[in-house]
Amino acid sequence: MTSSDPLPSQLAQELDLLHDRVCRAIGDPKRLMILYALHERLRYVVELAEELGYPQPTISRHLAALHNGGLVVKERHGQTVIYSLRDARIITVLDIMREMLRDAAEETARMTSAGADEDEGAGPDPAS
Amino acid sequence: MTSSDPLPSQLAQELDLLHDRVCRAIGDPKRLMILYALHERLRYVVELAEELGYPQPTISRHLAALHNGGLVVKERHGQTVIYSLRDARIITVLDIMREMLRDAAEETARMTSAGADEDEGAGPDPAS
DNA sequence: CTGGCCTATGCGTTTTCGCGAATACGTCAA
DNA sequence: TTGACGTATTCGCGAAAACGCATAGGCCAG
Repeated sequence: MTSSDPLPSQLAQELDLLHDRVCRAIGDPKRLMILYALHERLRYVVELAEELGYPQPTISRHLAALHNGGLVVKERHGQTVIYSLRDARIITVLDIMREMLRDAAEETARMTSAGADEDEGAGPDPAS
Repeated sequence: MTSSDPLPSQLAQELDLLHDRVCRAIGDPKRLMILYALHERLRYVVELAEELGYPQPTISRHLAALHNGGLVVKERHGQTVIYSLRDARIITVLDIMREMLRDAAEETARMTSAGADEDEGAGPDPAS
């Protein structure tokens, strides 16, 4: 913290970049699936396509998004292209979020069954 | 892990929810700024609006998105509404991502200056 | 009740994003 | 070179999301 202006524009810059790379990359359920699939082991495109049940061009596009975010590494092996996670911390991050989600759901459940005030109406449902 | 199908649909379900709540909530640079602002201290709407330099309705809408994702807590105090982080782990998560970004940029810089093969063309730029 | 402050919402517009289908590109075998 | 296979890209479309602006709703003082 340089602690001079209200909210440093340097932070804004970095968060813009963060959003553009990472946050946008994980902003799609199918891409989350791909990341977890790659966490098990490295894979090539058609493998992912079959396993997740989506057409190959779709998978390819999503992989491009992940690669552009620097979350994933390409490597040609003959005609196939092997993809793998560049940094396993992305899974750590997603797991923390999942935990947060579970905890929040639990808490909401407690408030709904027992007392009943919540913070203010809306908020997340336990599930859907 | 029910360990039966290739990629458990239970995971898919959970990741869908994760995306719908958290990932979508952090999918905008302004909202990232709001989260970090709330991490410093709790704030009310106009305060955020002035500090970040956006019109009040915009802030209100973004806060609604964050609240819907369960990342933020509302609390009325007279005419003003105080917002605060529900779970500081979201900042932990974002900080990890920022670190990943820095590390990746560093690595890319090394490959660009020294050798020069990268994984395959595209990938993230050191900055922009 | 009335006016003023703080917050939320509707509306119309513009941009972004993911998709399906078709196709181009790249690589290897023969 | 030709054909086959794996991967990437283009195009048109429809859905979702963010914005600016105006305005509605909530709450308190007088």
